[in-house]
Amino acid sequence: MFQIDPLSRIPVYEQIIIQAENMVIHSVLKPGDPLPSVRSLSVRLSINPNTIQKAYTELDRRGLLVSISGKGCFVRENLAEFFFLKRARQKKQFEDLVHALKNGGMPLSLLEDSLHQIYEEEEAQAI
Amino acid sequence: MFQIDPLSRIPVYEQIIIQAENMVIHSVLKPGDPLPSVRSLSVRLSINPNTIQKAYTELDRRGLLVSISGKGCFVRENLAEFFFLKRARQKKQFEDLVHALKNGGMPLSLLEDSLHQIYEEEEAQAI
Amino acid sequence: MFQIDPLSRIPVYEQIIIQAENMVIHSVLKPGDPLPSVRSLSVRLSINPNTIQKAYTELDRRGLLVSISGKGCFVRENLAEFFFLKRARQKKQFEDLVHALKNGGMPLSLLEDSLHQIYEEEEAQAI
Amino acid sequence: MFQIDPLSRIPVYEQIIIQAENMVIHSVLKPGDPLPSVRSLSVRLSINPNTIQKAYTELDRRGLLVSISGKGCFVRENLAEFFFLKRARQKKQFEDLVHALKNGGMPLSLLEDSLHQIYEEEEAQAI
DNA sequence: GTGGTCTAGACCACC
DNA sequence: GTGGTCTAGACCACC
Repeated sequence: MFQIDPLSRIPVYEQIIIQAENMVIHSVLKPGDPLPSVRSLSVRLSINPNTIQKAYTELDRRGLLVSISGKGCFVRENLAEFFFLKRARQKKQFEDLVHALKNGGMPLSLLEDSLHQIYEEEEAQAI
Repeated sequence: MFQIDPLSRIPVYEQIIIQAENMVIHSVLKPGDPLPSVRSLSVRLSINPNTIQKAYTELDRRGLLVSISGKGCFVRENLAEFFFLKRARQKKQFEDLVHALKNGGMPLSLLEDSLHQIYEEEEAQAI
Repeated sequence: MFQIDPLSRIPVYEQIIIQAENMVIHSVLKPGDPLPSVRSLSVRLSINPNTIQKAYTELDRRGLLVSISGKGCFVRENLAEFFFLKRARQKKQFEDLVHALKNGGMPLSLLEDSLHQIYEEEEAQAI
Repeated sequence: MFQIDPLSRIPVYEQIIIQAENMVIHSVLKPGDPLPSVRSLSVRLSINPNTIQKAYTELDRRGLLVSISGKGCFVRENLAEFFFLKRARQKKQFEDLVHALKNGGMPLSLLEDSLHQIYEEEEAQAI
């Protein structure tokens, strides 16, 4: 649970966000579950507490968790808004790229093939 | 031909690269055509010559143009390698995003719908 | 580590590229190792930071290092692509020259002799 | 006889040198044969006479032709020195590259294969 | 005139 | 602190 690559091009706080989201999506973390405290996680990962705090604040804003003062952070009971917003963000990202590729001369058939090939792969890749 | 938005988040040299690529893709620039000289373009766009130079150097590297010292820059006669590499870059970009979206729980059908909708739009966007 | 000859006909940024590549090839620099920061190296070599930056950018592009904004530059963990591309570049260079020499009337046997003589020399040359 | 590509990366005067040398090597021009006059060639190729002169001067220096004042340029009767110097230049070029490739980790066997493959090709390439 | 290299130094985002 | 971008302007080789 939470493994950080300090040399990755992805900022540390984003790695935490991505991993927390994936754990919720794949039900490793369920509604109501507590997240590690900022302090304990910062010690365990040898990371500045501010970085953890930044990730948790963003996850709160995105509707994935609730931060209860003096108690800690917990996965939201009602994740509907989170999934709604996430899907919207993902779709916009996809549409922006497809517009760019179409404009760049990429034929539709190649994208369709790629899409199907990726979705037909077994979920072999770990997080 | 070449319009720069200095307030864009896209670096100026990338704007030049994108526009040059689009002009070649849409045959506004044809093989053998000269590009504006580094100096003349820098004056016209009020941009430092080094920035133009950086864009042209990258376009040379990508196989879109040949830069002949003392003569100028010209669209490559044989653009095969350019189109091959460009397609490979585009495909990798698409696959990386689709992997991420699949991993993030995005259903295939939504991506298919988006894809078809975008490719059925008339080419209304200008360069 | 990194010695520049400012009077050489080889551009400074290329000297840096060549030396970095050689240090990786001869395991003086190993995967994951940090390279000197742009600023520290520019001070030590009395060279403009832009020149170092240009070399590092090219080495990133060639797949020899990863440049992580705000962290530094590190030798790539997976150098497979770097070695693959390097070999391809080397081979093309060799073939182009041999074609020219053959065309210029050079007999095969002379090239074979040269080749073997050079490869039989002990590795006396230092980096 | 003499075809110039003004957009080539190879300077015009070098193109003339290369073509003149190849014509001698392949006996299109034989000892004693006259070369086109500077003026006639400059008109025919639409090139500055200085450029032609520069090429002829260099060919004289290399021992390929003799320039007889008031008469014109002719292929040298005794081409021994020319071929000796040319071979030396070629060999040095080859050795420098092979040293660099060896230093860059290129295995001998790959170079041997390339060499033989190129020399076994039929002379299909035109000048 | 042309592109190629380099310096000196600014400002940005990210940490 | 780090790398990434950009400006202003110099000097070079080649033509």
